[in-house]
Amino acid sequence: MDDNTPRAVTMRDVAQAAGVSVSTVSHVVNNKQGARIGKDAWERVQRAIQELGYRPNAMAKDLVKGRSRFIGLVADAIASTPFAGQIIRGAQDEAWRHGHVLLVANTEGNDAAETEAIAMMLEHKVRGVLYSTWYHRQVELPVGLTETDCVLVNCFAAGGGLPAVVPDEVAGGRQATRMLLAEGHRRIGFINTTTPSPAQDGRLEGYRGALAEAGVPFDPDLVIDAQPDQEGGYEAVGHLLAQDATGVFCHNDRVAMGVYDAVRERGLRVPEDLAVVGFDNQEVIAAHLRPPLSTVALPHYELGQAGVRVLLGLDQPADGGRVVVPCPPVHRSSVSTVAPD
Amino acid sequence: MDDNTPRAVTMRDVAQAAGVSVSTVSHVVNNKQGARIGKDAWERVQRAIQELGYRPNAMAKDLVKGRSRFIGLVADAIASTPFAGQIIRGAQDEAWRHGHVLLVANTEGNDAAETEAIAMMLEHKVRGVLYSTWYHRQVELPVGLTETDCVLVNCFAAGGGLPAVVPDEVAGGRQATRMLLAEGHRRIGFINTTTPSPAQDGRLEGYRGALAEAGVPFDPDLVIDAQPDQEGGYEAVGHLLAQDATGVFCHNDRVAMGVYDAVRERGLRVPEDLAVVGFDNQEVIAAHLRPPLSTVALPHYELGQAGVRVLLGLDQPADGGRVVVPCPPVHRSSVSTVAPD
DNA sequence: TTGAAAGCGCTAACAA
DNA sequence: TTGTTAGCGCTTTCAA
Repeated sequence: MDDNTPRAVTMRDVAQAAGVSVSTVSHVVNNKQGARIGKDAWERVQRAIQELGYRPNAMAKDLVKGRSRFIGLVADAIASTPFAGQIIRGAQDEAWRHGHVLLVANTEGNDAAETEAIAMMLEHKVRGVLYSTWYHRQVELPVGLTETDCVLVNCFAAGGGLPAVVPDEVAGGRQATRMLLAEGHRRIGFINTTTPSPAQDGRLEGYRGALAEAGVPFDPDLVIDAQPDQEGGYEAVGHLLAQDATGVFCHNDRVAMGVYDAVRERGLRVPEDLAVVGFDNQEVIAAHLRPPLSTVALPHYELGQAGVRVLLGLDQPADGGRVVVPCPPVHRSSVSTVAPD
Repeated sequence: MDDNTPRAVTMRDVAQAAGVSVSTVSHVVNNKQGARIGKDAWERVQRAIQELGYRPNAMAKDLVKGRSRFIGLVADAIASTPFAGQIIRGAQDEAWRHGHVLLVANTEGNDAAETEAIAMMLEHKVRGVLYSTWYHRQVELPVGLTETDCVLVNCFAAGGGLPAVVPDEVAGGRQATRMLLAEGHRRIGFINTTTPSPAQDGRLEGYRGALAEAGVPFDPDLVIDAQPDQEGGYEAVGHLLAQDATGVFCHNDRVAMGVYDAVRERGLRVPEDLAVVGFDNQEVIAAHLRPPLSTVALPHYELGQAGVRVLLGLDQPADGGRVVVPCPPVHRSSVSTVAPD
């Protein structure tokens, strides 16, 4: 664009215009406690700032203070899902609240991009970096990350060591199952994923826990592993119906979407013939299925938030270095016909 | 976290360790052309850099060079949709390619947040800012934005003046309609949105254009305005079927999703009984509906990319200050049963 | 209540 | 081929 950069107005310009020294300007700009500035000088400075349209130079400020107010956030999938977006939003809101700004880098899982992103952050002397993934999993730590404070968000590292903020899969699975139990269901199917992951283990554990809690015996025939998407859900329904399931807990909302299709195709209805609850609370899907899907939310926003809190030392991870964030149930209309189950 | 910041290693430390001056170090670090450094000194510097784990300080560098390598991106909805995510990704990739880094701020449409975000960017002396919205519309320019170079992404301002990068709604509408025309359809419904917007006008214009092009008379009864979501699509189907429509172009993918539901409920099938094409190419929906939805893609990634290109002066907007980005058709299986229409 | 001056980590003349 | 030096815009003692 236009390159006639008219040299930004600096503190010196303001000082000159106000007829004071730069240190005086500095004091009023930062509203310094210690130094008491005369009302008169103060006003002249303010006026000069207005008139010249002065903006402090954050880089110069950070340079002298020896630390920046940046927090790096490297994400593996800003694009593919709305999930990363929520993490970013949570992180940003919280960072902002504490006077920090987010430097985000999307790596799409690409190692080179990751290394470059981290180098960039290190060179900007970030306060620390949040390393996040769009689905909960174990990660290999990129080198370079050891050079600064780092907290893992929605993932965790092999050796432990690094603080990690993750969703509570177990409690989430329990919540989902309880929603069905509460409506009187006893034959509750669980379409789990075929992908080994904390979600696979945790949600199953939660499912079993809720069943046990309600005195319902666990029946392995009611648990079926399927591809974690529409196809998987669609195909699992036959089996579950043959097992006399009256309700089903789906590994995620997309699976639930497939279940809806299969149910409809059989001339049956949700929730009358089969009650269903999902997982993730993926807005575009869950809220707009017919009927709207009851589900359990993956707390991405809160994950991002918690990430910066522990990075900034505002929250302490418990022993084990894990901060576990709850997955709240979201009641809509796929479990019971009476408005929000 | 740990606060025993061991004072970062600086260029001076490296110089000392290598037994040379800082300027020598500067030269090798930046691989300066002009200055010829002795092989010996060069190696000693490299070694010192390795051993000390030196990282240049980007802030100091930018400070002396008088300009940062930041590009600001303010978005109104990182969260609600995957759309903003794509814009960010496109912008970031392109910025990165030219040695710039993105400073992103999510404002959720909140004015105060917007002002604060822009102030922050200005203080970081960004090279310029990209102001983007998640759906194509006219915007009021926040004050402050005039203090720096700015390009609008997926939106445009009242007065003109600012360069804007927007999707080609008209060509997109034409593409969508052509997909149906190509399969021999002549009675083609169009479920448009009730919301006044460039999308509403543009897509209709494209629809009419394609019809004219194919010699099919325009029938107002085939165009119906509906709420741009599942509900709207669901409810519009009855009318369209009564008009003997054999194909329908939906204002967006969510509307198409509602159309699917209504069609299924009548015991009919897509595409045999009603061919449908959407708009947006919202991955979670379009790719996973049954059958997968043929649609026209909103080029968010390219919008972000183009945004930084014009900001950096790499691309020149045509007269009128608009850069119009094409919306490519995405062929799946909702228009024709023979694999990808 | 205000100002002078040193210095944050780096680049870029200019000297040597 | 390498070093010296003067800033970049700001904060912060320390003096006045």
